[in-house]
Amino acid sequence: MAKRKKTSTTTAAPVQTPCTQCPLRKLATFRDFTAEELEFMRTFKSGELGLEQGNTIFVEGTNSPHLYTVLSGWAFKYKVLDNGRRQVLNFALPGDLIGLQASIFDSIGHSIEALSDVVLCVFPRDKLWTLFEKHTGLAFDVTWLAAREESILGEYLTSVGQRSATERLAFILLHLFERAQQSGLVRGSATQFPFTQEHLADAIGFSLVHTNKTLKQLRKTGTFKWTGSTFEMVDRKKLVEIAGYVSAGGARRPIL
Amino acid sequence: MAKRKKTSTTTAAPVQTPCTQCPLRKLATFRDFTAEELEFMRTFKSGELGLEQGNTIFVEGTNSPHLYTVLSGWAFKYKVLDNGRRQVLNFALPGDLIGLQASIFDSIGHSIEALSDVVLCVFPRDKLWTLFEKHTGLAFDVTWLAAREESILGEYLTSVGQRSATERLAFILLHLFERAQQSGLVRGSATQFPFTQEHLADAIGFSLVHTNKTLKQLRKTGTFKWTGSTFEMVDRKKLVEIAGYVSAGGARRPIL
DNA sequence: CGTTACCTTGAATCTCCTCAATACACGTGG
DNA sequence: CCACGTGTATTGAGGAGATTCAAGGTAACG
Repeated sequence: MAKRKKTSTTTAAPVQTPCTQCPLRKLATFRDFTAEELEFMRTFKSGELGLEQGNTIFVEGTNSPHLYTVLSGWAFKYKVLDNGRRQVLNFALPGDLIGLQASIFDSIGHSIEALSDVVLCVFPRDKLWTLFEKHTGLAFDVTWLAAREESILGEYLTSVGQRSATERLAFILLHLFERAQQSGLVRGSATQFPFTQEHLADAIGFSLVHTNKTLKQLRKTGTFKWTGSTFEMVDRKKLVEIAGYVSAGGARRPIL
Repeated sequence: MAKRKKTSTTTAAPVQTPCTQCPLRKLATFRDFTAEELEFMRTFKSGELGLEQGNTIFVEGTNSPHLYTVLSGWAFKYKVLDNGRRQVLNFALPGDLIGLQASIFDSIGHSIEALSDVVLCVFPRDKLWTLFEKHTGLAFDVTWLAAREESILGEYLTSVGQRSATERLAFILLHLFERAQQSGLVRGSATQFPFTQEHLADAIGFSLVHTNKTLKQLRKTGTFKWTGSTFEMVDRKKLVEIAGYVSAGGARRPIL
């Protein structure tokens, strides 16, 4: 990685999208809530937080009175070592839970930054216990999401530990496209990718230069088009072959 | 990695260590149970499973009617790619939960194998829902364990993605020693390490040869002694410096 | 138009991998 | 008791793959 920029903080509004009209719940990937659950979520959600691209949402090692979900936009989780190198652990898309570690442990193990402008739903950490106590289904969802995070990290780790440059890059592109699909961000076969090559490089464990050269090779396969911030999947099947295997991914049953 | 061996299966006894006398609960790293929780665990636990070293406990992509915790011995979680390469994701020590993904999703994302002879506590998957419904504290524990797994994987990923060979090796040795301590396996400053250099190599993402050469260098620092299966920590502080940073780790509140 | 962020490319160097061979401990069968 | 097979550890040599350094190039923004 290289030098990091700092951007101006832009917080935002207190009340807006009622859970009853949450746009995400319409998506096929999300399970239905019962009336009771929906009512609880309405009271659980304490507000919304809007942040501009580049803002830090969590800092590794700190705590927070809040728990968030992503309502719109992208974020990414990362760690920075003493030597300045950065590892991107995972990305957070609409419907994803953010900051669970901070709520469950005394501190969170990674930093989180807004990759694009984002809107987060805010939940008070205090009430997480109530959720577990009174709403078994939602408690199970939280555990589901934690287990899913574990699952994704396992795939990333396997990728970084055992795959070639081309495979890794193909894998992460497939993975990100798939997650964009699950969050309803793909129209036709294209979506917006709000990250730079450097983000990708830090996620797959290569230098920016090598990532760029590998990307050049990969473009020649004609399996996708990626210009500016628009990514278009052209031949998914072939890209899967290049990556070497298909990720599970699967449906989800989130908290919202 | 290289060729893998297959060993004879050896299952075992139905009833043995009552939860009320679980040896692990005495350890400082484990929280106390309430009387109700202890009583529930007693009924939740349906038996024990003894397996010899080398046996497979879970196969990636499959399901299981059971959920396990490790009562004694070591296991490891891994993925194998089409090209035959293996990534070790994490290790499981006494007190660790095994197979949660299989209980929560339709299938588990990694295989698990006994690193030494192990004894597992067996829990029926069916009753996991009851646990969530009736015992908020235990449900929280399960989520805690899932989040901890995520945390560890994040550290491994960062290590594999961003650290040098020496740092990675120092890190994994420190990490494993610390986990052995938390599980009460360290006497004085020494413990048994039931894995081979190949296991380590597959965990840190290097070839066996390079891991061996790096280990040779690292031995020269005199920070530890590792002969046969006995690992002795000599200068932890110095080893931490070599690794480049200290992992969180911390206490735990597990289910047993 | 000058600055900034990001992308692209070439060249030299170094890290890590593969291949290959040897060594040692242990268990088995003759 | 020794020959042999197997699993693990060790070491050297040569080459593939990644890194770093260094320079442009381009598009967006004020």
